[in-house]
Amino acid sequence: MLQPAEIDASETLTERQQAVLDAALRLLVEEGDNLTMTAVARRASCSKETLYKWFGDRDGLLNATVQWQASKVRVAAIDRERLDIGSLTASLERFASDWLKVISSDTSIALNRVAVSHAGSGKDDLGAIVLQNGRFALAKRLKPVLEAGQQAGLLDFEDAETAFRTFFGLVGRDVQIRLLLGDRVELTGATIGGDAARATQQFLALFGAKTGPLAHRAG
Amino acid sequence: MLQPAEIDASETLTERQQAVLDAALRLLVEEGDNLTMTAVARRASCSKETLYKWFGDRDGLLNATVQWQASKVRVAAIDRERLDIGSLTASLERFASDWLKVISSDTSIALNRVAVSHAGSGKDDLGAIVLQNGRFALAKRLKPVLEAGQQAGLLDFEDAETAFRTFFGLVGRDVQIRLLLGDRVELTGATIGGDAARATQQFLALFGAKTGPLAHRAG
DNA sequence: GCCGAACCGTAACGTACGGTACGCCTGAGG
DNA sequence: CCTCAGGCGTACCGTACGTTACGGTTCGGC
Repeated sequence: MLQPAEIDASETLTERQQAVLDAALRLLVEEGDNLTMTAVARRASCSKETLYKWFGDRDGLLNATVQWQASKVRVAAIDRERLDIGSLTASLERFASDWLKVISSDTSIALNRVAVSHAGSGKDDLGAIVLQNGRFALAKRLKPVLEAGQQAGLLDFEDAETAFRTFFGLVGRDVQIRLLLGDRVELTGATIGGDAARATQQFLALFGAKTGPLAHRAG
Repeated sequence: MLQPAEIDASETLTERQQAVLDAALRLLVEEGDNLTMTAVARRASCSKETLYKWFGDRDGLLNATVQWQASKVRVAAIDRERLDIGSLTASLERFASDWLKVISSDTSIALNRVAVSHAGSGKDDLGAIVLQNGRFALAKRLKPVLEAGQQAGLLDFEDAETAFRTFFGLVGRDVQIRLLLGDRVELTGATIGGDAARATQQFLALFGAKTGPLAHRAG
């Protein structure tokens, strides 16, 4: 489990196939896991036979859909030039804000829901894929920032993984599970910004290096 | 959504019905959401007709099963007598440890999985029930402790809800979503204890009152 | 011993849906 | 114009499963 799944979807998929997957994605958001092949075919204006020829079976279609969405959210890593407390704080806040926006988006919720369902009866690796492109991709992008902060003497931790997980917890808190379980969490742009700032300050309070001024501790 | 669901299951259910629900629960853990009425009937050594007479339909059975499990984990609140930094720390650690044990248990994972699935297509309130007896029940039990800590001058926060959510995040971090998505997270008794202690210390570092000694900051 | 209620086991029904087959259309190549 | 591959639409098949119906059995009350 949890191998990177490096295949770049945009290479091996034709324009038309991508359109079909987009349709499947929209339908997944609307209908959840109980979308039917017929519905996908109708929505995508293609025949079921084509669906089966391209994607094998229903699980194949779901797999391709999830990977397709994953391939769309690739983001460039942050360059670590001139790191001071200000830019580090900004980076962390930006990560937190982006992450909150992602997990509260309709498509993320829908995708996580199907992945969780399928993780129960292990017929495919949807859970692994979502995990890989969600939580683990985030870690891979954030860890260099944390380590750069450490080398710049701004942060103090033993294990980047542990530090990351703490940051993850401070940012996400109970939001994701509540959303997945259908709770209506108020997440406007403003509250996201506030939460990102709060989480960042708390993280800095926990892992900021004792040497050097940490400046403002909001509260 | 999210009304308390105060009905006490152990009152209105006969011994036999509880046994049937226990069987359904075990099956739910093993099979996930794709358990069949036939399988439940066979496992419980009862007839399908009885199942339908007692619980209406499949969703009714699932609902009753989830509520039945929920009714089993009622826990007494903590009495707030003589609160010092030691007992407060112990309480928090105990909460954290209990919570980690719960969310990493097979039945919790299975229940959360079905609830998440069903939250997608809103045919019932499984998500609300799980939320109510999980995250919100925890808050209800923990908040008095936090407020007692505040009144004792040990903690400093403006909003108990916010403080609780931070604690929740520090304890859970990425564990629950990883488990739900099928990742094998190493959670032995020892690591749970360590995580609970770490989360508690981090929480105290963030919300411990500046006045008064906070003693050991493990790190 | 008899009755009715509750319940077990199982057969049967209806339907939804995954998967397949087939006829028709279009559009590129010759 | 002809051909043919690729793809659309749709009818069709098989099956799994929710739901119902029914005969047989146990058990408390008379």
